[in-house]
Amino acid sequence: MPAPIPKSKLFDKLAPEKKAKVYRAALDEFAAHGYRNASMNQLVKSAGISKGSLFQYFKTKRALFDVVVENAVDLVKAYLRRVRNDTFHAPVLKRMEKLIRSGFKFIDEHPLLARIYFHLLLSGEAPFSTEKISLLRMQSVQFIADILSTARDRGELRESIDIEKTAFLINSLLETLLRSYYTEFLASGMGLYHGNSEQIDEWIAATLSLLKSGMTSPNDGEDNAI
Amino acid sequence: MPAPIPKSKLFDKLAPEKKAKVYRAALDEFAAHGYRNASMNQLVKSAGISKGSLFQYFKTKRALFDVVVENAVDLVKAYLRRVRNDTFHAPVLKRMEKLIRSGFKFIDEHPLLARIYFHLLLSGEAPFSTEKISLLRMQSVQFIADILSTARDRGELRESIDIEKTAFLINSLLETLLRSYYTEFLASGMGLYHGNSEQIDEWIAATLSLLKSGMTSPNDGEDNAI
DNA sequence: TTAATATATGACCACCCGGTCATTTGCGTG
DNA sequence: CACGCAAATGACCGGGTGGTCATATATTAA
Repeated sequence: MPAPIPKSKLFDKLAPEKKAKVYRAALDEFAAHGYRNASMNQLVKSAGISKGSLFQYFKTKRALFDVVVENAVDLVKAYLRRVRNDTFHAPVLKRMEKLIRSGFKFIDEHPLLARIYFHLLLSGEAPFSTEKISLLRMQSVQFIADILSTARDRGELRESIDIEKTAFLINSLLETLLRSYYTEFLASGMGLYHGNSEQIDEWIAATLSLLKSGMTSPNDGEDNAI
Repeated sequence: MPAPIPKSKLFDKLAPEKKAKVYRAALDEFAAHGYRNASMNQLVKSAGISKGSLFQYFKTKRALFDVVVENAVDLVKAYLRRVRNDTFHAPVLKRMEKLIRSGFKFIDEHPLLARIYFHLLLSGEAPFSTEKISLLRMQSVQFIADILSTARDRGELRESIDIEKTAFLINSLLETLLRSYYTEFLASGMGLYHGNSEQIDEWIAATLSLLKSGMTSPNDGEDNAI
């Protein structure tokens, strides 16, 4: 279940514990500093191997990072797949709740990968093709859009909903919640950062309630938006 | 109205055009690369001055950045103040709309400052006290919370709304919209990046509609959230 | 045991960084 | 013109980067 990664034949032949130490050091370094500011020298030091060896396992810093990211992406996909399958017949809000909870669970179980994944998504760091990152992001938006689409067919949604845009907005809420869960300064003092399960429940409730009914009082007739 | 910045006595005494060239170069560099990866060497080259001079104007890279950020923050505050004053008596959704439009306007009028401001907010880059950034962010959330609070007193909101959390969520939507407006890969193909005013209107409408009434159909009785 | 091969190593490379400072330049004044 | 001072300059510093490669060390085969 921890299960490191292939893609480097030499690296794969390593003794498992050495392999794990190197992989762990890479996770630590990238999670702490992102791609650009991660240091191969530091990584080598904390892995306890020589620089020459590391560059025999991975030709470039980028190649190592790609392997790590590929792992993270695969894991995220697995979490999403599970949500899709487990909740297919549930009402849309329940599905959203499961999606959010799945995100928190992912962070709890893979905090370093989560940092790396979200950093990649948010940073816009130079050496990554916009296409690749864009694809990554749209994949998550599309996942939400599919759920919304299904819900509309079931008559659960307002007719006037713009599914694509709404999915994008919901995705942004999701990303913010998750990011705040593992990042200190984002929602300081609001109980989201490393929050206990009670606090998290409150946040999920507030989010779902906003998604469900919006914020205005029911009898607020005027339609003066735009 | 362009109005550069004080804080460095030597820099202030410069001939206005030279001053402007240096300031502009700083904006370009920080906007393109953020704080950490901005290069003073590059800055100096594009400003057409010597490195020694730059470091006489500003003791450190950080001091220069602080001046730039201070400017950006002051400008943002001015935009927010204007929204608050101009819309005080408007209904809450109208106020939200004005807030969003004001954000787009800020980006149109100060694209480089916008990049720097949002980069600072999002990056979590090392050399900035979490407190300072956190304050910056909470100030924007608090602005929204104030509007919500006023609206609740006027009976515009559902009773069950959690104002603090909702303000935080709305702020996250706002940040995403604005970020996608000036960042290519965030909402690729959805018409938000450098969108024309018609596309922007659609996004604002979708956002306000979600905020107003949520996404579920009115007669979806079951309350199975959480 | 010896020879051949696969892996590990860290000194080294070119290049970049933020920052310094002895020196030169330009200018206002007597 | 000559002086003195403020401002401009860029070579230079220590330290960091990703990446290389000749050499040393294990491992395996004969």
